[in-house]
Formats: sequence, C-alpha cells, structure tokens
Amino acid sequence: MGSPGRVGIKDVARLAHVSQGTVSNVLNHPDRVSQARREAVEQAIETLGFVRHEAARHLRAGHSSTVGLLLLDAWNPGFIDVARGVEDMTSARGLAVMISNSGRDIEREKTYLRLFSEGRVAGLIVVPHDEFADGLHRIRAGGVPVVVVDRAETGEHRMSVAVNDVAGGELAARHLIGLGHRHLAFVGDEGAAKPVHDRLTGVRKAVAETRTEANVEIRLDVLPADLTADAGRTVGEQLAAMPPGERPTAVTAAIDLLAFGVLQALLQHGLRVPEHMSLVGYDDIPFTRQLSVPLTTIRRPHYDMGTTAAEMLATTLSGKPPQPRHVVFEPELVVRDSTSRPSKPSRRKPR
Amino acid sequence: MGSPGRVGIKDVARLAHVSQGTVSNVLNHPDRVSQARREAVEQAIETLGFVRHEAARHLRAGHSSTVGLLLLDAWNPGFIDVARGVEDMTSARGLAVMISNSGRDIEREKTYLRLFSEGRVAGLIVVPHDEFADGLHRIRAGGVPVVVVDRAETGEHRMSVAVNDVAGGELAARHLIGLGHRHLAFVGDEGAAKPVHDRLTGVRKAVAETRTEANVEIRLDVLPADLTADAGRTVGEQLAAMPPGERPTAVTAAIDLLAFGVLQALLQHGLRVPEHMSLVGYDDIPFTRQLSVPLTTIRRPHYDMGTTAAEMLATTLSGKPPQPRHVVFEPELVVRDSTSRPSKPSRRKPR
DNA sequence: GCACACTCTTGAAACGTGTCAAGAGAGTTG
DNA sequence: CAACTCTCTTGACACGTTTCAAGAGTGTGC
Repeated sequence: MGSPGRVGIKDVARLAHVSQGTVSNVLNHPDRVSQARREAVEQAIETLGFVRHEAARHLRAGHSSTVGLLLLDAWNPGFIDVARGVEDMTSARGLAVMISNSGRDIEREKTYLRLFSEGRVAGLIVVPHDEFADGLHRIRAGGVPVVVVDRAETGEHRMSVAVNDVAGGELAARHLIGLGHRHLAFVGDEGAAKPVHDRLTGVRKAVAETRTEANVEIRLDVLPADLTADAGRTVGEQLAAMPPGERPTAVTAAIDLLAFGVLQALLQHGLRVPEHMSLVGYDDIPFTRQLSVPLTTIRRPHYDMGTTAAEMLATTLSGKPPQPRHVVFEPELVVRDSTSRPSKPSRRKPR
Repeated sequence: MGSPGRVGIKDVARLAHVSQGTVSNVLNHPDRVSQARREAVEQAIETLGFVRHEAARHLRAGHSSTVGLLLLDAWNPGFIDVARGVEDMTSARGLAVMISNSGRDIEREKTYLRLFSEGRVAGLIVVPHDEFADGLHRIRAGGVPVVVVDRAETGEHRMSVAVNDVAGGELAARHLIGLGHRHLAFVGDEGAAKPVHDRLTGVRKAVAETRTEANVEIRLDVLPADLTADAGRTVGEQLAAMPPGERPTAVTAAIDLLAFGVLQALLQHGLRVPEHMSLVGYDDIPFTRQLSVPLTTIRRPHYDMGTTAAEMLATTLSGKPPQPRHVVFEPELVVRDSTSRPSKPSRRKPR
C-alpha cells in the first residue's frame, strides 16, 4: 500500500497523534515511552509501512553503522572464507557488512576505497593490493579504524591479521626435502603480492639451511606465473616439455589454484603425480581434496582470519582497545596424495 | 592532515572565498563555474582533504546511487560468477554495488533486505530463497526496481533473468538415456529451491517421453540430499553400498558440488566412473574440469546472467523501460569423461 | 493545599549537502 | 547612456532523522 519510500517519521506521528520526538523514541529508546503511546506508534508504523531512512539517521549520527569489507580477489575461494568469517562475526555483533571486490584491479580498489570514505563507514577490513598505502593512510587519518588482512603490520595505531607465510614456504620445502627431493621448483610470480613473496622466501630459507646444516645442496628453480589455474596449466606444460634430467622432481605452487593447473597439465602429458613429480599447493581451499590427485598443501585458517579481523574491528568500535592488535596465524602442512619420495630417473627410467 | 571526516563543504567555501553553492556546483556541475573559481575550489578541496558526505547527498537527493546485490549463497562458485557479471556491468555504468550474502539463511535474507530498504538503494538484484515473496513485494511497492535472478517471473512490472532448468534436466537425462542407461538416479532435495525442482521435472519429463515415444521403460530413483559436497559424499556411499543389480547405472546431480561429493565417495569405494557408473553434474563451475574425472555437466551462463540482470537494472534506472523484461537462458550439455554407455552387469561382472 | 519528585512528551535545532530563484556584474546594442 | 542579455554567484531552504532542554501532567508527603 502507498509508497513506503515517501513515508516519514512525521506522517507516523500525525497518525498516532504524538510528536516526532516520541516516534523517534519508540524506535530508539522504547523504554522512555509509555506503553499506550508505544502501541499506537507501532500500529501507525505498521499501517503506513514506514521504513527508517538510513541516510538521515546516518547524517544525524555523523557515521554509519556499516562496516566495509574490501576484498582483493573474491574469486579465490580462500578469500571467500575470509568473508564468511567476517560476516558471521559481524552479524553476531549486530553490524552490517558491505562487501566489495577489487578483483586485483588497483583502480577499482581506489574507487571502492573512496566510496567507503564517502559513505563514512564505521570501520574497514581490507585485504589489500600492494602499493596502495596512500589510500589507506588517508582513510585512517580520518579516524576510521582499519584492519588489514593477509599483510603483517606493526604499530600501536594499526591492526592486522596475517599468516606466517615464510613458515608456510619452509614447511612445504622441508617436506619435499625430507622426502629426498634435491631439485625443487617454485611456481608463482616473485614480484607478486607480499604473501607470495614470503612463501618463496620461506622456500629459499629451507634450501639454504639444508645446505648449511646438512651440507646437502638443493637446486631451486623459480617459474614465474600469474595466480590463476590457467597460468598453472602453462607452467605444467613447460615442465612436461623438459628433458627428465633437467626437470625438477618436486614443485611448490604459490597458491592451490596454480597447483590445480599444473596438475592438470602434467597428467594430460602423461606424467604421473606423485610418481614422476611431487606437487605441493598452498591455502587448502575446499576443492583441494577433490582433485584427481588430492593435493598435499599448506593450510591457512581463512575463516578464522575473518572472524579475528571482524572481532578486532568490533572491539575497537565499541570503544575498547583490542588486545592484541596484530595476530599472525601459523600455517599447517596437510599431507595428501600428491607428494612422495622422488623416483630415481638415473637408475630406473620412467617410461 | 586534520580529520577529513569533519571537513564540510562550508569549510572549503570559506578557504576558497566563495559560497557553499559554488563549491557544490564545482562538484556537480563544473561547467557552471568560471575557471578561476573552480581552480580555487579544487585547490581548497585538496588542501583540506575534503571528502563528500554520501549520506547528506543521499538525503538531499532522496535516493542513493548504490545498487544492492543479495546473493543466496556466495559459497557456490556459480553465484560468484553472477556477482562478477553484475559488478563488471554496473561499474561500467558508473554504479556502485553493495553485495551481501544470505547463505541460504532466510532470516539473514530478511535482515539484509530491510537494510537495503532503509538504505534506499536505487535498485536491487536478488538471487532469492523461496518463500519470501512478501519482503520483495514490500520493497517493490516502495518503487525500487528489482531484478530477480535464477527464478523465472512474468508480468509487466517485474524483471527477471533465469535459466530454463527444465530443459537442463531434460538434456542431462536424454544424454544418459541416449547412451543406453535404463536406471537413473537424481541426487538432490525435491523440496529444495525452485531451480532444483525444475531440473528434476526435466529429468522426469525425459523419462516419461521416452516411455511414450520409444516405448522404453526407464527407472528413476530420487535420492534426497542437501546441496553440498558433503551431502554428495553420503549419497555416494549409499550408492556404493547397493547391490550391483539394484544400483542405478547413471546419476544426475542437482548441482556440481553434489556431484563432486558423489564422485569422491564412489572412487573411494572402488567404483569406477564412468565404467561402473555415469555421473552428470549441473552448473559447470570452474573446478568441474579439474576433478579426478572431468565431469559431464550442464552449463549455465552465470556470468552472462549477472551482466544481463545488471543491464536491465541500469536501463530501468536511467528511465527507459528495459527490453525485454524477462530473459531465460538455455543451458547447454558439456560432455566430458564422466559419462559413457553402461556396462552390462548381467553378462560381465564388474570386479 | 503547597512543594517536590518523578515520568512522559514536546518542539526546535542540527547534521552536510543540492537546488533554485534572485541578484550582481560585464558586455552589447541602439 | 539606458536598456537589455548573458554568465556566474549567492544565500536560504529542504531532505528525515536524533537529541535535548524545557514543559506538562500525575502522584506523594507534609
């Protein structure tokens, strides 16, 4: 009935024979209003189909009660789990979340950041691209609390939730080295996002420490690739095309999605995993266990990262300083079927 | 510098020695302002770090320029593609999208719908749950254009984008029947969402028509299951436990995710796909081709559904009536490796 | 019957912007 | 120089809420 969009608090007041102030009190401080009036007002609201005008409340309040979530790349299932964690926690705390997705496009990221500023969101959770400190800096200067996810930060006035990806890279590499592999490859763009960089650092660290401690020389190749399954497929083909002596016996991928592609290409070219090549992913996204060869991978607690970030933000918004301000999760090695001891191509040829 | 949250148009006006109206014109109608003043104002905006107050503009304008996208289930990769389509199209048209995700929870769906109403979004794209016509009805009555996705509607004052899932069910069943299967099973909850119901209807139609036209009797079992990979795994175990004579020779799943689970369980129990059992998915989500057995499935154009819905909405918002108001996409059979002719258990036992 | 306490209610002000009618200048024409 | 046109600029108002000081009403105690 009627057009709810045009019904205001004063229409309700008129119908219920009370003042605007009373209607407002019914909505925001019901205890201050006598039962009789409250019921009259509620009746009038129902009759008119009145809907609060969020913008007006917001204008009066000076800030909204919405929290922004800016995702780097919503197609990556890992980040969806982050979003799920954020949503579950904020909805439990009575906050609304506005999600947007930059799709690894730095321009869009800026646009959305501006939108969030203009919308005067109460707080912001960001899974950021790399070089965009300036945008974040500005919004922080405006007094909006920001939690950065997947990038370790420090400082009394900042908040962050991250994963120790150096340790993750180490886990992956040590697992392979422990199985006897001496020729490794890391698939992923070295110049890409910080987390990817860290994983490679971890792998290098493991390689270097093996050299010093056990006096075993490990060869490590870095195969650059975008962070998509398609790019993985290309790398897989490169690997398949190498002469067996030159080919690494084990591959660590920067993210599971990449490993998916590598796996697919290897199998297509007749190479068996793990017999001819061991493969380690990274993230443990839900599909990892359902692949043709369930993937050994490094698990990151995406959902918990989301809830943790949301909780920090909610605590800040309620006025208390969150404790701690920086959380770093430790990743975990999950061994499935894609890794094994290397075959010995010198003695027994794989056909 | 300073706190941008507290800088208003009048501070800018004071610094630039102009009136508020002129600042507003610089922001909204730059052509009405002389170059000299414009530059002074722009300078002042820069100096003060002024950020427009969205809520105030919104209040003045009466409606926001944000579009709401309410997703039924953002964990399903298919819906993520819908979101991607919506985002790409709306951002090309200069609209901002606010995404929220009900996670198949009808209470959350209502909450978000209320939030969108209160936020006076310019328009809404909804992938709805089933029984919640009332909420949508109210918001439509308020004059907010709504596009419903994945549910065919009719009527001059409505808009919808859907897929002919009856045809999709038929495609799947005819493919299997054509291969020679005479005992089929449909996995999915009959009482679930409309699209699932339609798929089953399509399967039944194909079965019935085969009976009338070719006089061939097809047996069809319906195995209820939630729409998750886990539920699929349970069904797969049930199937594996059946005596071979009782077991259907081919299975159609309501969605790919379910088929993933079924596949995994079957393989784990030593049944081969497609030799011992053919399997058809539904959706063609990106991981489908990377499974241990790449899945034959019914492709739905999720991304295009998103762009189409967004375009309809954008057209409506720009004042023109969209043409047409209801779009139904036809699904497509994608044959991969999970389907083949049935083995003949009566003559040759599977070992 | 007066003072006081207490509970509800009221009406106006303020939040920051966009709009619009009216006005100020500057230039042009007769 | 007056009359007119045209381009910019101005300042007040409205949008729909919440808040808050002040007022109205109702008991209660002496």
